[in-house]
Amino acid sequence: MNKPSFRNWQSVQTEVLRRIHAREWEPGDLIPNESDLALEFGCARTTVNRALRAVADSGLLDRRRKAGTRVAEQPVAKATLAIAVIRNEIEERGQYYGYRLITRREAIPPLAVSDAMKSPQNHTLLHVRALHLADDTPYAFEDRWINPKVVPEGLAESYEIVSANEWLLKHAPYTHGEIAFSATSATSEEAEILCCNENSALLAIDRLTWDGSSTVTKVRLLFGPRHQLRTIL
Amino acid sequence: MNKPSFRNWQSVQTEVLRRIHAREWEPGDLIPNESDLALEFGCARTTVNRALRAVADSGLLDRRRKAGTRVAEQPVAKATLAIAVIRNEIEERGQYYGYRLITRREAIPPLAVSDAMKSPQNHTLLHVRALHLADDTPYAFEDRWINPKVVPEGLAESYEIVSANEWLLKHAPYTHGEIAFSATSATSEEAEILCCNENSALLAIDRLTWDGSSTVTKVRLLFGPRHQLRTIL
DNA sequence: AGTGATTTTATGTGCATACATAATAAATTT
DNA sequence: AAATTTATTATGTATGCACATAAAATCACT
Repeated sequence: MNKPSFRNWQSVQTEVLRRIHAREWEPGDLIPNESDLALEFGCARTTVNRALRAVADSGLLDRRRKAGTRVAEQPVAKATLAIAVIRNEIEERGQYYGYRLITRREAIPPLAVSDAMKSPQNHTLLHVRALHLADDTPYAFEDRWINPKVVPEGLAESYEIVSANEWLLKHAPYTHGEIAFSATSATSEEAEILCCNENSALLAIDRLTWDGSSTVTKVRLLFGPRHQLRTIL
Repeated sequence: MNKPSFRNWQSVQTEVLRRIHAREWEPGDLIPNESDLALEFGCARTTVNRALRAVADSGLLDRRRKAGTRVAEQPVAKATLAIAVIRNEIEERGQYYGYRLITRREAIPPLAVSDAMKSPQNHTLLHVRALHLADDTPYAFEDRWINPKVVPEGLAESYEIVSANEWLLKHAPYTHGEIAFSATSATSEEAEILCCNENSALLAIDRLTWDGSSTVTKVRLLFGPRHQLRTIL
């Protein structure tokens, strides 16, 4: 009947998670405050704080000053998707990475693009389209618009060897961005590029990247059929 | 020429981010160690540590003991998707939530399902199919298998009023899970349920949930055409 | 009763210090 | 030269303490 001691925040976290999973603390319950837990666990309040903060970050606890800490009623699962450079993504799967530039030109973008990028309607942008391959089979089609006002050095690049995906990440700083996942039917052109049937369902990732108040780049990545983005919860 | 002081970890974080964005610290660069930064910022090392840890969590810094902290070469963007209960998701958009149970029966699942759930092949599971609606239009089709060995109370539920999505989250604890995003073409049945054209490209979320070593539930959520999952980076 | 000021309380954070740990670099041995 | 041991160093974390801050609860006053 020895009370176990919890010397580090990870073990406190584990115990807290155990209690939540075992329903010792049920959804909606107010759990004891940090000082009491520290006393019970035989550690400093700081340590309990660290552990509770970690659990709260994962969405299983709701914490509010003075109100205390309670078990989340409906834990919002937070799926964290790691969006890496496509070359790394492929190489990490143990596959051979291939790259092919399709087109590269300066052009006035369609309204949808200039709007999204908050760029003047008749302003020329750099338009790069390319294909990423894994073991010589089409993996993802990249359709990208780059704002030369923000990344003038981008105009000097051919993107024939290094993809815009990779070049930009290395050379264009950004402060924030947004990303959207959706499904779309392959147009005949997309089908040809990705070597799939027309109207195949494709996973699309649209990303818009900002540096301060100006848009750096807007990209759509279309993945081949049956492509999955996976993560653990 | 006063040296600004950084009294809290957030301001240190902001300054660190600024230096990275401004390329004062370039990708791959080793940054000064915590003690030096603490000295420079006029705060405790603990505070610098907290700030650097936060930045490292976001993927912009790589930290290794003894080796030091360096700016990530290719920052892996971490898109965090909040997967909430569908009802909340819809209500938070300010829409009216509707729910309709389609079928509910105990059945032997197809091989693909029993395999994924690591359930014996001829073992009966609870199969629930339902439709979630937003403002009376189909929003997501839920196709779920529940393991009654793990959640026996689940057999007593009708799922006519409360969706399995919501009921399970409230009543079935889980330790971990995996989630996959993909695109799929609507079958004729799915098209009918979701009121869309056959072969429409649909976004699919597949989730597999575990409690310890047993599978709690496996669910596929099919969203209506043009549905987007968005998040900020 | 209603309104506003005040107290209380739980979390949030900063700091100095100490020690733990991982990984590298240096020294030593084989 | 290779292998092993030892020292060094940067990050990782535990602790006690102090104070900050948000929000609930209470009290005071009209």
